[in-house]
Amino acid sequence: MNTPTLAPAGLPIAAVERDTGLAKDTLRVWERRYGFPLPVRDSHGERVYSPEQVDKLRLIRRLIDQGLRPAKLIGLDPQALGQMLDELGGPRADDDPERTAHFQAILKFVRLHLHEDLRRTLQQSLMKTGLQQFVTGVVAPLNHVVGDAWLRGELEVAEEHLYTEQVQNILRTAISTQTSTTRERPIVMLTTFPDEQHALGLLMVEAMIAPEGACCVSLGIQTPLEDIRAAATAGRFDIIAVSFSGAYPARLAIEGLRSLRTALPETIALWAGGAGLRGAERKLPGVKVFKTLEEVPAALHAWRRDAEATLQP
Amino acid sequence: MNTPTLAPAGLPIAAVERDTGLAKDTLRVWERRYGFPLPVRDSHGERVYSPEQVDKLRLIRRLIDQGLRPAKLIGLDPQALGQMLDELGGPRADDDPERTAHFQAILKFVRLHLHEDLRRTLQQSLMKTGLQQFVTGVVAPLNHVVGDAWLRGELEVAEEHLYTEQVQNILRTAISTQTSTTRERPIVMLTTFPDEQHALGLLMVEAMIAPEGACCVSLGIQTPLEDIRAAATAGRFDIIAVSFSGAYPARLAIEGLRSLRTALPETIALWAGGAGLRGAERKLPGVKVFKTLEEVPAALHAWRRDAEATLQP
DNA sequence: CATAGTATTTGTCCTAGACAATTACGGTTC
DNA sequence: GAACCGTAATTGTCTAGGACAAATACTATG
Repeated sequence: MNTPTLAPAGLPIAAVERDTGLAKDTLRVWERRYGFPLPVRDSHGERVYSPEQVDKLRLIRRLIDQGLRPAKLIGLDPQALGQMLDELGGPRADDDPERTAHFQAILKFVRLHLHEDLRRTLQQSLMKTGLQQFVTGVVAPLNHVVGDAWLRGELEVAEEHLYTEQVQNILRTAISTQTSTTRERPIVMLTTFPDEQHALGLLMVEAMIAPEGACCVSLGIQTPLEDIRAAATAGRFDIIAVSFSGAYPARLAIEGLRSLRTALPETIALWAGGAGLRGAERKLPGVKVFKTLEEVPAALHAWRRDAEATLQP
Repeated sequence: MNTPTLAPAGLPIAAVERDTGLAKDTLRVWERRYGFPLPVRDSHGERVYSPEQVDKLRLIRRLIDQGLRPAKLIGLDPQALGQMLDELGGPRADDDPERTAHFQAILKFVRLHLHEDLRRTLQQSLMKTGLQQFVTGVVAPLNHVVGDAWLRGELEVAEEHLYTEQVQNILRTAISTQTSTTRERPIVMLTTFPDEQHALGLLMVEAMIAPEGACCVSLGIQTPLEDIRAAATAGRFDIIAVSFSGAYPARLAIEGLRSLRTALPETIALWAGGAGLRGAERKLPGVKVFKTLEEVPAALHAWRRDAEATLQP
């Protein structure tokens, strides 16, 4: 663990590991093989990475998460990397200039630390459109906008935190007002696999389900597979929903979902979604894979129809 | 990153690092120096740790967090380690058998995955005693009970998650109903230093402050020092509150708080608390160090008195 | 009892090699 | 053109043991 510091002239390898998510071993082997990053050394011969190197590593990391390979990226300059990200991000659906302006305004609140304005604006959006619309139409695209801005270095870590916290607060509050009134079936468990840290995706799913009158229980992030299985049967759950962020390796997600599917009773449905599952639908028989959050309410309705049909044959 | 698995006969070194918080390098050097843990090797010569070894490592880790040193612990058997923890945990203030029974009942709900009962019971406690009393009298001691149970292997990870999530939900909801009505000074920023993952402590502080009518803004966990400083001045904060869990090294906490104190304007107060700051009060001039959450409301009142005195000299 | 100096403990970094798992590629078949 | 297969290149993570500074414990001295 490294001393928290105010003026980081350069970062030691442990800090870079934290900031980029690239293991120390990986950083060293890249240096050996590709010649980047080539940090300077301090008086003890230990690596000291410049902020620029860390920025570039962050870009590379993000592109690798998108499926590209290190060798093709590591020689490029940061500008080219940023451009690749733009193109890969897909055709920005910015056809609505009003919405875009709205998002930029919110992003400005985040940048200027105007927490009250941020909170108020989000709250107003929520009230205007309702929880589900708020999630699909505001939170989801905003996440993209904020994520991109952070990647480009336009946001500080604290600012990204501020955003995430405020959104989580609003979603949690909204969800809890929903849940207290209704306790219908299905009973849904929400969680992520180990090594998956992103709670926001989970919360968004919960926000899509709660208004439908279903009973949601979130185990939070990073639940071991065996614990999910045990809790699933012990808690009489109808549906287990697992979310994967873009940073989660698709291979592990598929593998884990498969073994979980086998281990779970057939009566319990397994739902999965998130950017980490791009194009994995057909590799996962028996698992309901969601491409977008919009599909969630329909899937819930379908579950209820099936349940009725089974009960009254 | 390791494949999530259902039947872990043994864990690879990366998984042990995740589960115990001990770095791979540390695990290898302990093996070299002390002969423990001595994992078996798979067909590729790679370490495979038994669940028992991991359990013992967890115990050792916790005791090290309490200030003990590896050499004295590593030879002991798990039973002796557990006993040390009991003694170190201090004289259990279990003088009230009714309260103890209440906590055990809640712990049972957690163990049996009775999320609804858990939620209802906590909610009732909250309603009966009020938010501040709920935090100091229920949540804080419950955290100890749950933490101990988890350490002893009586709880699964998922169960500990379930507890944390439910408590966070209840606190967040309670806080948000408080905040929406009042926006008085002081404006308080809440966060933790990098490498500090525990959000619950932060939330408990917020719950102590919000009913006093102050304006709380949580940046969430792991904010870099420089970002705290920048956000502090940009957001016109009166107080910066930082929380440290028991696992956070006291040295780093002190060091970080000192440099933050120097970097902040004198008009901004710096508050700190949590198990990570045991006996560090006098090493931190200019920083208000909290031993317990009970002190928080009084400190707020004191701040307001001072503020009035300054404004009307 | 405090304080300064010395010895021990301890975590993290270093180098450099190895290898399995993954991905890319070229050829073949339907 | 799409799906499959075997081979080649790529890539992350593990291995070993050495080194050293920071943190802690111990000891002598005021």
